[in-house]
Amino acid sequence: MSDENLYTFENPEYRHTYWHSCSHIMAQAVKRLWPEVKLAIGPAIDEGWYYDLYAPFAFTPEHLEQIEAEMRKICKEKLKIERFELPREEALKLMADEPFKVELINDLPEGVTISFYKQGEFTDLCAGPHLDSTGRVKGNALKLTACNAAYWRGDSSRETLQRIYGVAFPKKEELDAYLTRIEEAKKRDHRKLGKELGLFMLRDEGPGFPFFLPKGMVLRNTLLEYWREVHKKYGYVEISTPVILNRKLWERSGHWDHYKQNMYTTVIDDEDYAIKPMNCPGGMLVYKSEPHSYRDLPLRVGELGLVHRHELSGALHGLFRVRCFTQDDAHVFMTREQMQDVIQETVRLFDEVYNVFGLSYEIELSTMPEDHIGSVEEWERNQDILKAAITAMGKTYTVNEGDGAFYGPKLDFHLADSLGRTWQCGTIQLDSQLPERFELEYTGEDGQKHRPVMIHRVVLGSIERFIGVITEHFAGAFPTWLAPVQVRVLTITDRTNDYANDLVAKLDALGVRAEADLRNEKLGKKIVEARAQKIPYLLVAGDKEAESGQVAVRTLTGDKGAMPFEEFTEKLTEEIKTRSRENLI
RNA sequence: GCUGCUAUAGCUCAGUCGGUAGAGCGCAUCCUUGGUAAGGAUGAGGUCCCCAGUUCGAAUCUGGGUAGCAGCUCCA
Repeated sequence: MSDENLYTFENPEYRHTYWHSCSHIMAQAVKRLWPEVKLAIGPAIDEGWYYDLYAPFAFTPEHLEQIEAEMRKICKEKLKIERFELPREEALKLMADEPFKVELINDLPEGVTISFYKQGEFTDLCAGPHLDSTGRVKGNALKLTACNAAYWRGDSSRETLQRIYGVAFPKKEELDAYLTRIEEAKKRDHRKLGKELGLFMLRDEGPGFPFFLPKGMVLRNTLLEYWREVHKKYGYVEISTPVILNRKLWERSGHWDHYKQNMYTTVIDDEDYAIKPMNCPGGMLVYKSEPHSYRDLPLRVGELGLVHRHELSGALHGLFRVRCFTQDDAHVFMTREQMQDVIQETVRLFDEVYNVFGLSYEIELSTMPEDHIGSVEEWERNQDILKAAITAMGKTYTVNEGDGAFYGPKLDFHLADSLGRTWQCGTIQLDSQLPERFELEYTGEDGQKHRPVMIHRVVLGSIERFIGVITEHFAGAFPTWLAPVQVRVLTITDRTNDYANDLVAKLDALGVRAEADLRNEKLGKKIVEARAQKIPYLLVAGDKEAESGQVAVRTLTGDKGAMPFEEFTEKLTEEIKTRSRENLI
């Protein structure tokens, strides 16, 4: 990169530095307005920056406007930003009035350089780097976007701070474009679209327990039909295990000790039961129900299992975070030698499925958490196998330290929606603990009993979350194969009602989800309403078409003109059969 | 769970100073039979989230719940 390009906003490092300096300017503005406010931390993030503050009052939108105005002033003042270093004792003295900074300094390891950045009257503890002057920041292209709560050091037992978020660009037009994009994102929020399209609903009577409505059910069933098809192809069988099972089972699996705070429990005839938060223990019982040979392995057992987890009320979020959901779960039992192959086969299955929806993903490897079962050596061995399997496939991953399930390390697949926000959907969890706890066995080539290992895996993750993700990804305009209503036939006068009904009957016979709009309304109005429902194909059936056996086709992109009905159905059924994301007409 | 904000018709939202409510869309009925992004008229819909309190009087003020939103924490 040339020196010139080094200082452009396209360079992520420069962008980061720019935003980081913005966070200092914001902190300076806050200190000028309210000197009693204490500073915590203020890093740059993916889009902008935030600063965590401790204030004796709650920041309001009016406060944010005041801060913005003061920030603009600081930019105009073109204050020189200078770095300096201090020994620990002097650093503590300098920050004596800032308790959070004092804590940070005290926690810095011995021998580390303690650096500060100074601009005008304002000095902040900071590793840098920074711009050389507050004048580099374009005052009219910055905006404080939100103010929210955050725990000091992310610890819910510590102080609650106020986090002010901001974003800035070198040009006003870029800021406006960013704000427009955020507005667009809100329009495709699955909670809004789910209501508008009649997919699902949530009620006070069951917070976090979604109701699926008729249209959402069509979508869901179509999705599951595809899921069953692809899993059959990959050699899976399907089972179903009970939702309520005895406490003894959960004690054996470790869930009673390690997951109880999230489990719904009940007492029946003086016996404790739990509503399953995971499907695995039931799957273990199925495995144990008959003897297995090494010839059966890998044994791929799928289950669309309804699980309940008592999530914190504040964590609930539409279909993305609910308290009951259906996992497209599967357990694959295998020998140790088969582990790598099975993991790679599973990743190939994931690729195939995600590709149908045009979703890309990022892989995260989650390692041993503090609360875990099994030895450290076993964990490390399993983590290495996961790494080796995906590395051999040419895939990259990031590591999420200490975020594994209590029984094993996992690969999480985060899907990006069309706006680049990511959601964890797929996961592959390697587990040698449950087979141990449940004493699973298979008979080897040598006639001896051996212990299998297993993976737990979901592709879609939860059906509910996945439907939320694709609703946003497609902005409600699902590919035709998934659309709850695929074709709507529109009449212009009641003279063609019979023709329209006849078309619907023919489409129905072809397995196409079609309906007729015979209402006494103008064509324009029927189109507006059908578009709002994101129905992929509209067929105008007026006198002309009825006479010639044609249909005038309109898609969401516009009028496609008239064509013979048979020509339309031929292309349509091809589009549906191939699960195309593009219109073939 | 924590911090802040919010809750009015099926939906989206007005409602000033405390005097028991309004619009648009949708829905129903009627008129209109109209060719590619909203034809017209009339009408029916409300325990103003719930429970207390203040007040002659509460959608409005106060307190407590519940749910939602943003974020943190947690997670599929």
